[in-house]
Amino acid sequence: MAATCEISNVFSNYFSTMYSSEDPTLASVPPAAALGADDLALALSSPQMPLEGAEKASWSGEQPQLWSKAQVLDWVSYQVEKHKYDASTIDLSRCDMDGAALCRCAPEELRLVFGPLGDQLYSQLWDLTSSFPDELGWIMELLEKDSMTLQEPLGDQGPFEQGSPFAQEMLEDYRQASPFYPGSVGAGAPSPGSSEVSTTGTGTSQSSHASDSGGSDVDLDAPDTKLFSGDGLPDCKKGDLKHGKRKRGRPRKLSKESRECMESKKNKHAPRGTHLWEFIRDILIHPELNEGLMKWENRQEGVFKFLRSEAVAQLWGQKKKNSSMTYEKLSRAMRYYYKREILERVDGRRLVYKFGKNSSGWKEGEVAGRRN
DNA sequence: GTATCCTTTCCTGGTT
DNA sequence: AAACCAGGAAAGGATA
Repeated sequence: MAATCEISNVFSNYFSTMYSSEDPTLASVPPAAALGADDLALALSSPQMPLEGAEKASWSGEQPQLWSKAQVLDWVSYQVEKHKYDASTIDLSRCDMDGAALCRCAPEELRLVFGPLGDQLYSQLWDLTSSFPDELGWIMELLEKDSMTLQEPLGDQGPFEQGSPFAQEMLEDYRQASPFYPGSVGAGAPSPGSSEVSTTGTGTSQSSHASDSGGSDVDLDAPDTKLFSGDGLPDCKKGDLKHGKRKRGRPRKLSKESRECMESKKNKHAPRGTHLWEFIRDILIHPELNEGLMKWENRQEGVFKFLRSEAVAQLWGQKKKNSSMTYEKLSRAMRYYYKREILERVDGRRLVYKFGKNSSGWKEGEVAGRRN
């Protein structure tokens, strides 16, 4: 299926963009096969420090299961350095394994090979492997879901000044994949599985014709009531939303039946998600993906603006498997960041926020272009 | 089991 | 009038 290829493309492109923000050194890694014991020792004695330096390590953008031997070695050397571990005690002859093999190792095995460092390695590895699926799962889901339903090319999409063909390609994929892309609303009916978002809930995302002032939700109007209408989910949520007043605060969770209704759609594990501000940041630092959703007002200062607030909220809701997310709610969460100085207030400007001193990863220095 | 963090949900009231 | 902003209150879910 061609779509699948494209999806993989998008995925890998996005993936590497997302997780190797500072031009990785993939190319610089010698083939593992070419490494001898001396090389191993050398590698261990001069590790790459992926997180602080100008460059990221070869392993940093990939799932551990997919690491080559060289990448495994690279990662081990990084851990050695990080934990100030004496590499001379490591049984180098047993380090010769690829990521898949590494992931199969039990903690005892790692301890056997790496000594006390083995436990650290095991837990780090666990963190790495468990972080990957979720980080991109949401976008993969979007891509996969919509790849099944995308048919007709979308009409004119408005002006996009994407420089590179690469960007164009990505953009095209995203355009087709995302219901939030300008012009894409209603382009495809939801696939049977795309039940995550509905317009039930508090219903603030109804039709609205935003004015040109960068108003939100230009295209989250009528058609997407259909787009997210669904397959039972709405009923799950109606619950206590009766007219009249209700108690303050978050209502109790769904009834048993409702839960069952939800659970059939849930992943077994509810993996650790990124925080909202990170989600926002990630959209911002990937122009190919955020086109039309948000924009930088002042990149240096970290000032940004929601262009399609409800669309972003829906996307966030989709990521959190919350069908009733709205900009109203999202913005409340955003406002909590003021106190923690993850965001700073921007007075008098609607839909405009600014990253605060406790945020990170959005500065141009931190996000070196992988695409150059 | 408990505490804490990070939202999520709802609300009132104010501003654009 | 609608959309947005501000922030209190209470609750849920995940994690430490």
